[in-house]
Amino acid sequence: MKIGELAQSAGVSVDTLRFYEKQGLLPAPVRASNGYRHYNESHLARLRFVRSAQALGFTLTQIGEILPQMAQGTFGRAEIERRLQGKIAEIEAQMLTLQNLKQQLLDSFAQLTCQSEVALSDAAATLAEHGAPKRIKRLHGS
Amino acid sequence: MKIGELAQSAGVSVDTLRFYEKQGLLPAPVRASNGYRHYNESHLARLRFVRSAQALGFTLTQIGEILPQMAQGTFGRAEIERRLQGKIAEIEAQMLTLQNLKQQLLDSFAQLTCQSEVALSDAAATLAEHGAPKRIKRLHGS
DNA sequence: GTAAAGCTTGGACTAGGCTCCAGACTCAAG
DNA sequence: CTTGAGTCTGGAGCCTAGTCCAAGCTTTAC
Repeated sequence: MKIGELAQSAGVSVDTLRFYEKQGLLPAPVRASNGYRHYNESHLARLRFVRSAQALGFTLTQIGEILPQMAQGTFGRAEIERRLQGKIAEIEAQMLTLQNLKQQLLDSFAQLTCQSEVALSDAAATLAEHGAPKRIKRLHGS
Repeated sequence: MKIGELAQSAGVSVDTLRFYEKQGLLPAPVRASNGYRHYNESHLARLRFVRSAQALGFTLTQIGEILPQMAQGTFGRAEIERRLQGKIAEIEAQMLTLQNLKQQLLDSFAQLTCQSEVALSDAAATLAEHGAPKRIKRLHGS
C-alpha cells in the first residue's frame, strides 16, 4: 500500500500520515527501491486506533504515551480504566461549563427582550462582575 | 490612567492591553510627552465590554466585528438577538457532541469491565466505524 | 543620588494538529 | 515522448489569545 492509498483508506491526508510518522504515532514503513513508503495492514490498524482514540478525546501526545504500553502488553485493565475515567471527568467538567455559559446567554437574552438596546453590553458587564467562566479547556485541537 | 492602572482596574495584564490595541479591539489612546499611553473612562468601558463578550463565549475576532457596528449605532436589538441565538446554538451543539462522547466512553468502559484487555482498542474501532464525532469546535482559545 | 518599579518597542514563543510549499524524482497512460 | 499525477524531503505557516523577553527610557520612593 502506498501512502496515498493508506490515506484514502483511512480518510486522512498524506501530509497527516507523514506527520504522524514524524511524531512516532505510526511506525516507519519499509521503503521500496524508489524511496516510496510501503504500508501493510498493521499500519492501517494502528492508524485506525490512533484516529479512534483521537475521536474518544485523547490528544496525540496522550495517544503517543498509550501506544508503547499497549505494544509491550504492560497496559492492563486498570490503566485503561483510569484513563477512560479521567477523560469522562474532563468531559463532565466541560459540560458543566457549557451549561453555565448557556444559562448566562439565556439571561442576557431575557434582559434583552424586556429591557434596552444595550442589553448585551449591560448583561455582559453584569456577568463580568458576578464572575463569568474564564475559559473552557479545549478537549482537542481546533 | 496609565496602562498599568487600566490593567489593574480591568484585571488583565499590560501585555494584553497592548495586544488588544494591536488587534484593534481597543482604540489607541493619547500619548503623554514621554510616550506613555493615557487612557480615559471610555477605554475602561470598552475594555470591560470586550472581556464580557469574551466571557459570553465570543472570540476576539467576533468581538472585533461587533464593535464598529455598535459604534455606528447600526447594531440594533435584532442583531444582538441574532448573535446571542447563534452562540446559544453553538453551545448546544457542543453539549450534544460532549454527551455523545461521554456515552461512547461509558460504553468503552462497560465493554472493558466485562470483556477483555483490549477493550479500548475494540471500542475505539467500533466507534470509528459507527461514526465518531470528528472534532469539537472550540468556543474560545485554550 | 540611587535603586526599584513602570513604561516603551519589536519580535519570539507557546500548544495542537495539521497544511502547504518548492524542487526533484518516479510512475502510468495515451 | 509527453503529460499529469503521485511521491520524496525539509521547513515554513496557520490559528487563538496571549505571554515573555531584552534593551533602553522615565518616574517614584527613600
